[in-house]
Amino acid sequence: MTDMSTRPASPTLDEVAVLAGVSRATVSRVINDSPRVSPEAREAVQAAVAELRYVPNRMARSLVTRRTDTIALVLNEPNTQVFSDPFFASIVRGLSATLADTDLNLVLLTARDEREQEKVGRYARQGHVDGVILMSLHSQDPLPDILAVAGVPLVLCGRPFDGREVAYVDADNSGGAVVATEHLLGTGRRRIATVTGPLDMIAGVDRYAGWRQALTAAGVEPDPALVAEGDFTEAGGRRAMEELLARAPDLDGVFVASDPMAAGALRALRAAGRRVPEDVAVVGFDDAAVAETTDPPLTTVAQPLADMTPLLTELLMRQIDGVAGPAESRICQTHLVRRASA
Amino acid sequence: MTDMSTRPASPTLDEVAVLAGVSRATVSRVINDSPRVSPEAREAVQAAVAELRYVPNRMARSLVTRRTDTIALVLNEPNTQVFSDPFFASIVRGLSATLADTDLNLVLLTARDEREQEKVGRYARQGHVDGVILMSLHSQDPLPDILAVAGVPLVLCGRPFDGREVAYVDADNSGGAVVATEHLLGTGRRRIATVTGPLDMIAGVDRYAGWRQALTAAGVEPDPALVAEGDFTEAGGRRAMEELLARAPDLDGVFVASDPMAAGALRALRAAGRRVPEDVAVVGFDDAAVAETTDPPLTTVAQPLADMTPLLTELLMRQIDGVAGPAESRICQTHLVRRASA
DNA sequence: GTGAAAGCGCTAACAA
DNA sequence: TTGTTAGCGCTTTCAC
Repeated sequence: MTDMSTRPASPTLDEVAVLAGVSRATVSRVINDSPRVSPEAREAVQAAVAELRYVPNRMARSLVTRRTDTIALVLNEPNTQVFSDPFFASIVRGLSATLADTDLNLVLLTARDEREQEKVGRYARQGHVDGVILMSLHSQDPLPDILAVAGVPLVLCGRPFDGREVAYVDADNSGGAVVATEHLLGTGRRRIATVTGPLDMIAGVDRYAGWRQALTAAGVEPDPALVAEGDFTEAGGRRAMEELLARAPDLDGVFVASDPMAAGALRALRAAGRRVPEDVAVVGFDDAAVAETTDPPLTTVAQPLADMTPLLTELLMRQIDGVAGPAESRICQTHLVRRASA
Repeated sequence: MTDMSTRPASPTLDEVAVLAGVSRATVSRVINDSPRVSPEAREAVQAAVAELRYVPNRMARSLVTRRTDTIALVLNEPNTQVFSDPFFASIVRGLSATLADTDLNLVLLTARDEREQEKVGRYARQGHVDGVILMSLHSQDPLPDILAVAGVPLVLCGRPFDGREVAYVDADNSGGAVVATEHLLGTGRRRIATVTGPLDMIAGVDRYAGWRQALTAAGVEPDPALVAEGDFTEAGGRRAMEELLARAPDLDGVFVASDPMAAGALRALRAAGRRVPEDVAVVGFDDAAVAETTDPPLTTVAQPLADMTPLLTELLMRQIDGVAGPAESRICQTHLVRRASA
């Protein structure tokens, strides 16, 4: 077991400076794309950098600039199953795509219990990241407070449950549900059920609220028998739909609060011998805005992910740069997508 | 738009020292749990730390210690769908559980294309992390070379395709497949099929090899008609099983290379009117080693995740501490689990 | 356009 | 046990 603790010491700025025949300051200027460098000096430095395979030491740089050029996406969720949530995957993909052209790095942090939340909080406060995008899917979450106290720039992905003063970006969930329900109403349906999301998630609550709102506005009294709570999964959607069919066999339409659940609901409907959409019309809410979901409902409300991810980083950067107003937030419009086969 | 770029300047070690009436060095010692501090000094410092809400500046510390106390789990995978892979989720969960008791942080990095791989490589080389655990599920991956050249400690999660000199931890995939196939052989079956994983993933290749090996050892010639390639998903497993049933209706057993695929295979078998296990016996390979999978096969080979995650961090830490032999690797034993209903 | 010099906040000898 | 001192590698005034 030889002692290998002597890792190939990476070259420093000084060594580059010596090799290039200039001062440290000049090398630094070249590294940082300062315009105040002569072409000759620039070339000499670049050659030296290439020869030495020089990579700036981030710690040294961050110590003085107070920037790490990395932001964290924190996933605050006790359930490991979130990873399989298409919405989560889409956000990750969208964020890294947004940052691909920049020199910002994205790291994912997970926090499954209070200890891990503390750890994430510490990580952020210690200065590892410039800011945090937080996805906390369920109601209670201490992280916003931890980070706020520490003054770490923060944007929530999803409207917070309490009306707290914090920046966030969310889709217009209730608006989307209203549109979906109005679409069903517009085809003459009146016994419109809903398979809700989990009611301890804001997206579940808001979509349910939208369903109620649209019905009420149309003079239809929301019937508790027409409401079944799902869990955003296909299996849960199927179960909820079966429940609804047992409780209210006369339903003629259903707004399903997520696309996987809609796929499950469709299976339940077909298993029960109901025809779709002739007999029962289905509108789903597509978190991932993916067209090629397995067994999709005929019409869906698309989550505006393409709008959300750039906004998340933009709002965060504004805070980091210190040019953000208090708790600047945004709601992105959702829109109905009618499938060809509808 | 007021200028808020003046974030609440966090207190420094000096301020703590002044408040506690000691020197910086003493504060540093207390922070780092040095035993060479008097109880009184320790208390005074701790009080000051609490009062000032002092949090050490990681950049300054790392600059001198050359440690960041964070390791990265890099997910090198073009397909976003990996997130829904139970194996991946289990590894993440296992790693953060392993690190929960330590002061090491875990960050997830994703790399979907060459640009993102470069970015991840840069991130690591710049010194943001002490080491990298790399999950590269498909064959070609430039990251090991990038990191190796830069001297960044690296452990692969999964045996590399080429026989390269690099540390890795993997399950005994071929051994597990052998055990599974032998189990089927032991019940007197001879027409044993297999639903393989993707053959551009090492786990797929190794499990397929184990199936061949067990058959050959038992004097049974592997029949190409009894092989169908799946993609580790339930839908893929169902498709592959249907293919097998069409091609070789006389099969009397099947080794399915993942649990989700096994669930799909079971559905295909039932849809075809086959009885399980009387008619066709099924053994699945359970990557997540989760007992409560939907619709599980009767008998499974369990992936030894509980062994793998501690080993991954252990091997990585040994490299970081410079006490690792060249490319130290480990294979973890898999084992057959017979379900009660079997 | 370039260099000299002063730190950023911390740790780690080395003295005391 | 404690304090003093010298950096870690970089950016950034400020002179030149």
